[in-house]
Amino acid sequence: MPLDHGRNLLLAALAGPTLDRWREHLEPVNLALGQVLYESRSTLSHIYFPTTAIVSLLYVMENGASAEIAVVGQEGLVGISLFMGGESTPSRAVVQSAGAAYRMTAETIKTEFNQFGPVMHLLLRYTQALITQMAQTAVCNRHHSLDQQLCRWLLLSLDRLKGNQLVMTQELIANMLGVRREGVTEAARRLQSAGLISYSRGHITVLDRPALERRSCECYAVVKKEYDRLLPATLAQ
Amino acid sequence: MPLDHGRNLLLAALAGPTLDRWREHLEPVNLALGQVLYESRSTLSHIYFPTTAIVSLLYVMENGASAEIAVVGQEGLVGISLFMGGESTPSRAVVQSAGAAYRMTAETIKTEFNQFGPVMHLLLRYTQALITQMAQTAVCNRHHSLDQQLCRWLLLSLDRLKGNQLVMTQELIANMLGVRREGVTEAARRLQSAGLISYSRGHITVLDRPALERRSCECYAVVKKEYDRLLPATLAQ
DNA sequence: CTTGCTCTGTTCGCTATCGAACAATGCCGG
DNA sequence: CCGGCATTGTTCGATAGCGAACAGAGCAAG
Repeated sequence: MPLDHGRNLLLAALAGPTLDRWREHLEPVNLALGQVLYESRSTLSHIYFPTTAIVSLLYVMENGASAEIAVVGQEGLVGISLFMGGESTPSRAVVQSAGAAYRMTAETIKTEFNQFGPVMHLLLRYTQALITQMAQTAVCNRHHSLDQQLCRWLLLSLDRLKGNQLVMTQELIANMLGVRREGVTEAARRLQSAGLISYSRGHITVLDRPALERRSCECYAVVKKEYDRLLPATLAQ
Repeated sequence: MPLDHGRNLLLAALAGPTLDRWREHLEPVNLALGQVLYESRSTLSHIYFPTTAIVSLLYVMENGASAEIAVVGQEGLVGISLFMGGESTPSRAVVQSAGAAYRMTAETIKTEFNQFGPVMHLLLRYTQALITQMAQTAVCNRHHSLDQQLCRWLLLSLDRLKGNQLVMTQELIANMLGVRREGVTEAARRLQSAGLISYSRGHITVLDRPALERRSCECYAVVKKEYDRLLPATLAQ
């Protein structure tokens, strides 16, 4: 029984027979920080269900600058293009926080998706939640301050981890948010001065989560609410 | 035979038996500028297949400011949440350019999606293309200048219309891009000075499309390429 | 022809973020 | 315990876009 090195909520939401069928196809793997699960425009070999890892969907521009499109943790999966039918996407999937995941071959997931209604409907609802996150990222990039975006990002990451600690340098956060590292330094300093977080050399501790939520833009709440709405049984645990 | 007041490429891509089955369910409608096809978080009653109309998926923030998430024309459909299973989304769909469309009831499209594989696969591939557009919007909002974004937006709109004319005030464009009207005025003036477009009181004529493409950021090309890849038979016509 | 309204043009100071350059700090391996 | 390196701190001027205020210009209806 491979389902014991962490919990993925989509897998957990699958009822008995489906899960029984999947067990032998799910391979537990460890994902290292910075590991690339798939490259832009490459054909995917596996679909990943993170348990303790966090994966960023990242778009890298021609000039090398990047921006995060969405983030995926234990609530989701990496590789929707496999069952959506496109096989690849213009974005890259990078491990943002090392940890564990299950994976399944492209072949298997495609067969499952096409043959079993419950699987399909769950995966599609998840995809819609992911779409919401992408849309909100677009809005946030346009309208909100770096301070607000940092709060949002910390909250999204925190929801996908246990505890209140993030292992994450400011440089890395800057890449995700698509801003300069110096900007993150200043925003983080302001949050630390206000007593919301404390950090040191790649370790961030959230001290006052409610305050972080108040300081964040509405985008975090919109995304959270939509995940809860679309995947209620999955996330309530 | 309702399919004669304009052409929707997804409908056109459906093979004989499906299209025969759909004919009686497709209601031709006219969409007026500014008409709201669905509100944020409301349950959708119909799915829309634009033919000559263009529809913007728009997110409206708590303070009333807005930003376009994606744009849909004859190549697509409005209302993916119906078959994705969520029934609603946090965004609003607004008619950006008046014109015609076909629509189908929520009930019908859900039945079709669940019972007929070819329908499902086409709609999912389209959804993936739409996801690409959303992701690219997020990136573009982060990294590119208003001039570049205006070029991108004009090109995306142009691709969804026949001819080289847009009926579109700068005020409206500003709402879509999520910037000030004055900013659009200045960017448009620069494009006009350079001889790429000419405009007057809500009418924009594109004079030099290749130059517009050169001046645009990479985002336009990425999105276009992905639509072509995911829906080749559909778009090649 | 005139009035009113929509659309576009222009200006001002303001702020957030950028880009670059460099300093300081603390961890880790030898 | 110390050198090297990753990480964070700080500063500078430059710039893009914002917010507000108002002016001109063309169209349409009376």
